[in-house]
Amino acid sequence: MRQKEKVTIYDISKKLNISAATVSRALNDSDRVSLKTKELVLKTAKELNYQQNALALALKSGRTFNVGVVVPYINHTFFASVIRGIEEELEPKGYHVIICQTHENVESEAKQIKTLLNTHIDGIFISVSKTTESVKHIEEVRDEGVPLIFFDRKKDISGVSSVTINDFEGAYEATTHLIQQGYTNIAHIGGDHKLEIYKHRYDGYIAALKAHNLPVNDDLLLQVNSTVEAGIEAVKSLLKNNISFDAIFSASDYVALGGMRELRANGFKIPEDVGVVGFSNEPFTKYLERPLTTVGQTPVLMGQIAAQVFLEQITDVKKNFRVEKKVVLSPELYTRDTSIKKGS
Amino acid sequence: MRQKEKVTIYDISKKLNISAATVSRALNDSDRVSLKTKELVLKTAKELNYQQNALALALKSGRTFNVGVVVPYINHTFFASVIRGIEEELEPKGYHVIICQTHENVESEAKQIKTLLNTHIDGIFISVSKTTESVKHIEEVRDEGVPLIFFDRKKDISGVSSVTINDFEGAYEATTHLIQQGYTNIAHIGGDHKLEIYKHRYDGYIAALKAHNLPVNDDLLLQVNSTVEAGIEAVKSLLKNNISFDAIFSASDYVALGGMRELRANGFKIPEDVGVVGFSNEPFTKYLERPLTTVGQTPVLMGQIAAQVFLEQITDVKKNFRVEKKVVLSPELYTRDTSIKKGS
DNA sequence: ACAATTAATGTAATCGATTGCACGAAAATA
DNA sequence: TATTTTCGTGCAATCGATTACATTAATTGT
Repeated sequence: MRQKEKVTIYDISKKLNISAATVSRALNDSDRVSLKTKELVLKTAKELNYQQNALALALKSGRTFNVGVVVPYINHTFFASVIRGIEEELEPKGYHVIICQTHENVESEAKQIKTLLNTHIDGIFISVSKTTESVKHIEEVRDEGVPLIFFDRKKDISGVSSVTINDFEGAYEATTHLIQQGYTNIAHIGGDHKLEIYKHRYDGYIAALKAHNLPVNDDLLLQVNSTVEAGIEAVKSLLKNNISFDAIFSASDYVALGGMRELRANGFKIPEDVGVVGFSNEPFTKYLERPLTTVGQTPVLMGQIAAQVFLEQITDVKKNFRVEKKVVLSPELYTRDTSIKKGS
Repeated sequence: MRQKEKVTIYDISKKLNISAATVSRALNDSDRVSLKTKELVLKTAKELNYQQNALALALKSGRTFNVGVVVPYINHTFFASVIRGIEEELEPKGYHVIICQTHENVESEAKQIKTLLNTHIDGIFISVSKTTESVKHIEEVRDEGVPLIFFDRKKDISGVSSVTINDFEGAYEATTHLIQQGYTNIAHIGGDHKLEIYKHRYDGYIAALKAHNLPVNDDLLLQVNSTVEAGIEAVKSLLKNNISFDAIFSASDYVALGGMRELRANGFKIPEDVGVVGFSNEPFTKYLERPLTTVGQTPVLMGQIAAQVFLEQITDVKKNFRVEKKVVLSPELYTRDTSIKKGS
């Protein structure tokens, strides 16, 4: 069970009594090698089952054909799907995807990036953690000349590209939809505004209310974590404080789910008494007995586009310039049972 | 925005007027360097912000500190969670995880493995695709001396370790639970027996029936893909053929979900008229209005253990022997609403 | 005081592939 | 025929770190 001895260009060169340089050139289809030797080399390479040593190549060329993806959690459907999109786009070009998770922790994020740089990856895709405020570790990547692309959760850093969805638009559409269904007293359970996405969703909600001449009521505005439990607590606090509302626009499907639990536990009917809209189109939302209306983010597409931006960027680098590209995808409202008053 | 010039041991050696060899030894804390120079080197290394070039090291040592994980789909919660487990265990030891997906396609699987080998990873974790029959590409890994570990979906190959769950036990428990709840006419909607896991679940189901002196009725046995749609179709065909049953044990949560949809559409009450148990404990199962009873597989733990087996294996290799280790985890039955007759 | 150790460092090969430069032979040109 | 191109190859350096072996200097023992 010992290691199979790897075949190198030297083995080929010895067998054919030519220099390794010629073998290398032949394998790279250089026009400075005669057709005869080329064929001979290719034939022997196949015979000996020669495999190019990626490490030696990487050491020489500086390119590893590895890219890093940094996300808060890899087993969240959204991120796993983005990764899949990136992988689908880059794999055919010979790249490998190295994944890292930060558990929403900046220090971990900084460390992951550092080791990624050390591994000589050709680029980094990142969705920043909730706790990320300082961006020193990210600027470092840019300053080392390694392509960096933000997706979904970004920070504003000059010279860095990003692929996001239009959270404002998604929130605006979702809220407008509720208004059109006849709901007038719409609560918004959002997330921490330190993350741009939650700020934008909040802004979209406010804009929709104003556009329809509805008042903004501060009592109806909450900020919570993205969990089922937080959703339960949020609705509990609304009910406890006797705040009346006839709909909820949540910035998270999990929060929406928890909220619905608590509403039903208190005898409210959905969507008759209270309409609910979530955000993210998590897989479970459509499997609920009463499928949840939610805003979809096309994560696989997001990954694919991020990968394309990366590929553009590395060709740009060769031409010695770098463009900052900001791609904003359109979200899509999935209108389902929890927000249709007239019933299914 | 040009590349920052990387600091090498030669830069340090020049600055201190010593040889690169000494610098290398100092950095590796060799006892053949004087304390003075050691301190000097360490200090200058910090000053110049020296980072070891992982590529050069890998080329020399043959170890890359990268491992590959091959799964059918990375955005399936189960696989994403296993990957997370592997990552959590190996990241602190300096390893990076490279992920690949096969889309349930053997050719893709073989290709992924080939490129992984070429990237000189230190080990491979794999859950084989549904279509995998020939195992040549897997034996090749073993023959190259690269540690390979199966998880969940394995093949029987001598000299290869695996971490799986006891599917037989899970199915046996699930079926027994249904019997104890008073169901006597239990259908089993399983999967293709080419995958061991489905065969074992089937076996567990049969064993439980026999243990309780219940007859095995071939009409109640189906094999379908693991999708919601397939579940709908499966129940449709049972109803169409007028086959009577009072419970379903499904080898897939998705199939169970589809089945329940179709049952309700035909006026059956769950769990009163028909009890249902799924398999996998997909996140959505507990969020259903009527949470689904299912068999949990502890995927994160599975990943962690697979990683541990890998770590043991590479130390074994140093000692020049290789043990084939088969770890079998115990599944856990999550008893929820869809199988409790007396109701909550 | 001189040989024998020991300690600290340097030299150079190695891992595998690439590539600028040089060299000889054949072909084209004068 | 003499001279210049062109073509195909080989040599050797390079990427950065490691390490067996050689070498020098310092220390010990007798």
